[in-house]
Amino acid sequence: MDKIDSKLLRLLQQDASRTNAELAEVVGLSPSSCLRRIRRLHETGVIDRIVAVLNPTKAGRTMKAIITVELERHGEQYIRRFLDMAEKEPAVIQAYSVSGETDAILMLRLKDMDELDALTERLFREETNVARYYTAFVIRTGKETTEIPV
Amino acid sequence: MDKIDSKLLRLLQQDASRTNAELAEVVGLSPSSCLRRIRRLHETGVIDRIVAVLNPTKAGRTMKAIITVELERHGEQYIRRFLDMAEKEPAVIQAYSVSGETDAILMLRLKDMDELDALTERLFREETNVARYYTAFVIRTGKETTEIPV
DNA sequence: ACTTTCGTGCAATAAAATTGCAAATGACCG
DNA sequence: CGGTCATTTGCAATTTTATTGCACGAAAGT
Repeated sequence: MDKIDSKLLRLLQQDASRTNAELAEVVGLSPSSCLRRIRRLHETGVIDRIVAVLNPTKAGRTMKAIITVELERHGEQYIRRFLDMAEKEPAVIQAYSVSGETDAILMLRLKDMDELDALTERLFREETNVARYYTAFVIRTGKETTEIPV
Repeated sequence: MDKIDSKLLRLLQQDASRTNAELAEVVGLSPSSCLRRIRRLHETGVIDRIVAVLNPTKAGRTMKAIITVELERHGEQYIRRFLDMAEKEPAVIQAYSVSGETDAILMLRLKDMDELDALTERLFREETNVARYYTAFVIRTGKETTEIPV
């Protein structure tokens, strides 16, 4: 992982649709060397995968919400059980157990209020061990990236 | 946006490194038709971009934290100002203004505690109009996807 | 100084994307 | 229904891109 690898990672995190020849030129390497480096980054698992990022609005998912959850019983197995349940929801795009007052934080991508209503009904029913939850609606997205500084 | 387009979007959100020929076969189309559909999805902006997703651990960013922020003065311009400042931080990968008690929520990807220390120093100094903030460390990631249901 | 290891560039080859064109499909209207 | 227009499709040719073998060169260890 030298300077060239870092540069490649930065470039690929921004736009992975570039051709190998382009990348090679930018980092100042021959296409073959460049390709071999990228392949190695895949093989060693530094690059997890290549994905298409959709425009949420154009894909019909306009609402975003963040829910912080406090459980009744806080044991490890209870938190795990709650997360397992949350993960199954397609609208849940991020689910974390966290330190501090709250036990879990969920990030949702929703079509409309009805979808949120149905989801909260499933996740926060009586039997689900949830003591309290706070729903915050995203008003403005200042930044949203998958990019990790390297 | 018919059934085939949706299927393509699902496939591309999971793995955009597949060849056009593979995709074409999965959705039951000729390579040329398939390619034209994908290009159209790009042109219409449904597909925003193609990116490489890194393994955070292998890229040297092991810590994740979520900070909820309450501002002193809540006006639109103050929130905007705070978000603008937060966005500039490379460790901040998501920054939202939200409804409810808290004004903003930040998602951080960190190397170590020192980085967090330095960042909080910059964002939550006296002059930054922040009344209170709560830092929750991510203990376990149940789910983390860029995939939007289509 | 010698060997080993690793990364590099070049050139040939294989694979994939892209395009033009004619046929097929399907929605709309008299 | 029958006809027209717009759109989408598949095929085949072409272009572009990825991939591989190989020999050379730099750096590290002995």
